Amino acid sequence: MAELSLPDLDPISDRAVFRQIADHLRDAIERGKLHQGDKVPSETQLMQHYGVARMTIRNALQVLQSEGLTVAEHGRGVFVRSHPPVRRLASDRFARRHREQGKAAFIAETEGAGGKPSVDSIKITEENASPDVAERLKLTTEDCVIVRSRRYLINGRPVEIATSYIPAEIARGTQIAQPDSGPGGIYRRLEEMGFQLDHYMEEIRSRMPLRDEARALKLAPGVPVFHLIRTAYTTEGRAVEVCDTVMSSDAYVLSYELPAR
Amino acid sequence: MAELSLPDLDPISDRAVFRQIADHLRDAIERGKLHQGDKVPSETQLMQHYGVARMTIRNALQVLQSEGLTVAEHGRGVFVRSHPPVRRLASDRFARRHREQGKAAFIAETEGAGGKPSVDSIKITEENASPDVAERLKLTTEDCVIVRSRRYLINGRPVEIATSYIPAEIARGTQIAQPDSGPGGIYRRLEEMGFQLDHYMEEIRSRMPLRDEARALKLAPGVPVFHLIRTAYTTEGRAVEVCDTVMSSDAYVLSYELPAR
DNA sequence: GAGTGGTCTAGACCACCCA
DNA sequence: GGGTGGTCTAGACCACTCC
Repeated sequence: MAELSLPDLDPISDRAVFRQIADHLRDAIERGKLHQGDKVPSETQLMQHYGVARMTIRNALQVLQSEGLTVAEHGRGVFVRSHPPVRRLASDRFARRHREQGKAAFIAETEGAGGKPSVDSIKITEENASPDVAERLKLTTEDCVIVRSRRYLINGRPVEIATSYIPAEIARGTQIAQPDSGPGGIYRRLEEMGFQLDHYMEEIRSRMPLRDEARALKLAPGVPVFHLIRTAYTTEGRAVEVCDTVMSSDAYVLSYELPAR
Repeated sequence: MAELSLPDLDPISDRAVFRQIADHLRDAIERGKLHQGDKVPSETQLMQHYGVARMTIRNALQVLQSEGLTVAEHGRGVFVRSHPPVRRLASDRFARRHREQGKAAFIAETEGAGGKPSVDSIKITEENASPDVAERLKLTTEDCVIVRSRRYLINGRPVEIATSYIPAEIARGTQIAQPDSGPGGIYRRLEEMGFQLDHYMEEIRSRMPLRDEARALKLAPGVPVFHLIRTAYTTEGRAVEVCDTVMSSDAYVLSYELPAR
């Protein structure tokens, strides 16, 4: 244990022993006695210090892990989670002027911030619209949509999985239905096709990841995701794309400007 | 067990037994064989079905709980989480026209949606600005701010804790420094004082709650929070308020409009 | 090989809920 | 009082990491 001094258990308290232990460790982290990346005392050390069974220690460590404060590394130890740099998304990120250089938003931004962007798992299909997508695009579930799904990575770390839905009537046979949607991305293609984009609506939820999402984003336990659904509207008010994206919450800060009018 | 049929364990698989069991139950939930509010088979039933020790079952249930899929109720059982109705926050929610009726945004909106809003734990202090708040308000940490903290509830359920910081130079001695900030809330007061509001910037993060936040919001395990920081700017570009709020993620859907320009 | 966390067993007693 | 989950013990064996 050496460096880190932990209090003893309070024999009076009716707070469960494993919670008391979790409290001590959480305190040490919040007070900065344990820093990002520091190793938490091993299970054996904690057992000896508190004089309790291993399961009790493991329960305590489990609490911290599900709070997103620590990560366990098999064979190495338990460490205070270190937070990787975040990507800040501004509310003008899809403004036209950012499309002109011929790069899709993600690529341009990531390079601008000195990171190495990549995209993989690109899959394109044509399907019937789901009820939710149909409603957002003002279609019926009889109508077909082009479905573009892909995963975004920064410096090899997956940060976002996204699925776009575009009415097949618009996109079928165009470059939008190709894996490489070309310079400027699909918003640029839509504008070339005469769909003048006016604004987007974004809906944001936060929740714990599903199993597949946790795997695709290589999420540590205790890391929630943003679930963002964006709909793109033309100047005529027509919805031409729905983009459903799931983002690692510790890779992003979203930022928006609101009118006070 | 009666209604719910669960698969057997795969003796070949090297996936841990408790994970296989968690997978089976997760599947049942995702496929709709278990609905919101349904009781998951008891630990005893699961032990018998799978022929494993109780800790193994508890580990499996723990996985689901930390994924936010279930909640355990002491003495009653484990239940599939039911999601309460959410409050949708539109990006024009702080527009001036919504302030004119004399109600603060939260009250007006909640009543509009047929809910019973309340506010408690109102505390007002005057403190030195923290480095973060100082930076956002373009003050120094020598400067003082009025700190208004409160908790918002809908139908008695806590959904949001908020802390506003207003430069003391502006707010000291005014109604903004009183527990009841008066009709229309502090944004209305600021405008009456000649600070014409122009726009707000909101920064959104998502993470697991700290211990105190989980308690104040009565969060079930496995429910993340939105952490939203809003700064209000006048037409002269001066930052006059920072509002730091933590919201239960299963009570809110945030919604924003972005320009395509 | 020594030390770490990962999984699992087989008990025990307690606190809570409901009939 | 019977069933439920909450806590805790005292072992066991395994897999991974690092020296």
